[in-house]
Amino acid sequence: MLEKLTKRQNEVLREIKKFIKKEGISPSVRDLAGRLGKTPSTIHKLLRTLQDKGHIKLRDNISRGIVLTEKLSAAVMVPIIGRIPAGQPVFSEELYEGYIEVDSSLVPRGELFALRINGDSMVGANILDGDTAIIRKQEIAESGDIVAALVDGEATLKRFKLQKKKAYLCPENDNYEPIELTPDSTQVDILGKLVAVVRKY
Amino acid sequence: MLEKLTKRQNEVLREIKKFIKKEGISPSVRDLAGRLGKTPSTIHKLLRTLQDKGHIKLRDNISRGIVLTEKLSAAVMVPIIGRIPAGQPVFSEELYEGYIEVDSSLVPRGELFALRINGDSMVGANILDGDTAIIRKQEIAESGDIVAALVDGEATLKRFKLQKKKAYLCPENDNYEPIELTPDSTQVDILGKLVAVVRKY
DNA sequence: CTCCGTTACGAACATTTGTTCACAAAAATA
DNA sequence: TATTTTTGTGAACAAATGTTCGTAACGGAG
Repeated sequence: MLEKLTKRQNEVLREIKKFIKKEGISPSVRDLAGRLGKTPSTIHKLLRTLQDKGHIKLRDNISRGIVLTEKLSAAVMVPIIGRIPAGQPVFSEELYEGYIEVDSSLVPRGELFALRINGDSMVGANILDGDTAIIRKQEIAESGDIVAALVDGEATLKRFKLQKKKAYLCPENDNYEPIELTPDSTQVDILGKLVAVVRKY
Repeated sequence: MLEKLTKRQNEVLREIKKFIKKEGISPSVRDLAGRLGKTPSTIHKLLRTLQDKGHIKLRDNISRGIVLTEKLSAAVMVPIIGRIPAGQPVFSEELYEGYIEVDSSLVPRGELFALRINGDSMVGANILDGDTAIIRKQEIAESGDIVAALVDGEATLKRFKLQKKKAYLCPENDNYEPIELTPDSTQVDILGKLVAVVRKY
């Protein structure tokens, strides 16, 4: 991944990033040539090697066709899922209430979605009403994981526990009762595992 | 701000966004013309009106010179401040440990910075060790606010309280003692107010 | 109905821009 | 030192691209 660069190559790469940040579009070969005091052909060759080393992607014969391999932005767009209807397709785009951007260092790879926390059933785990939970989609969970589950057509957060060969979904609040998971429970679906929480004050 | 668009204009704008998302660079007039089954001149005029209405910015005579006014990304880069030395300049770039991107809907306008929570002094407010706190820089606070303060050269989170004309910085944990703020306390500095919390599991 | 903004075409023009080629100096490497 | 890689030039070509102009159909507002 990402071969090392020479001084000049780095200079060009930095200039590309600077240009995009400032202008909002990619630079042309001549833009770079002008800024770095070089000729188009020199820059052109440098861009090729930058591409060979994996730092940029060049669209052949297309103006301003430089695309950065590593995004300038380190954020991930996570769709926020609103109410979930009784039907089957839980993850259709139509259900998206919008997107929240989350720093990529906060979340693992995989399919992600976000849920708005409704109620105080998880205060024991320091998750509050109004928080936004980032979930990684997965059907299986380990004991102790906090998971998002579809219970009676509503998406909620619960702690998943295995005890005496029985599986439970436990709220972290003494005012609520755990739900036992039977092998044939059609009313309950595990949607994913909690990977991050975001709270706004 | 942002005048209303006709059906066609919206179509063009959506196509621009789609293109940028997919290709990483702005579309040319002819790219759009091809996708929408129109001629370059038609698209060209539509782009002008889109510019007039404030949705895009056109770089004259520059290839792929379409720049979106509203960023596709709704994230804000917030610098994470690491250890704070005894010296004065608390907010110099040298102290930045990195950046975290936060959805713009989560934070207000103003200067922001982030602190990594160290210890359990705020568990009572459901803020845990390892959480990242997003702070808006400000010197004054209202009673009840959770603030970031520089206490003995260390940045910590505390709840600010006014009682009987005295000011306190209170941990939300019975194992810790409140700190009284005297008018001439040089050891204590309020850095800002808590606006969001991010937790990684 | 008339006026006007919008949408539309097609052709032509002027720039911008990617790309190539031959050649060479400078720097790193063996 | 010999060899390879990197960096560099200048000119020229071909393609991509923004832009303009004249013309016209369509639909809503008055």
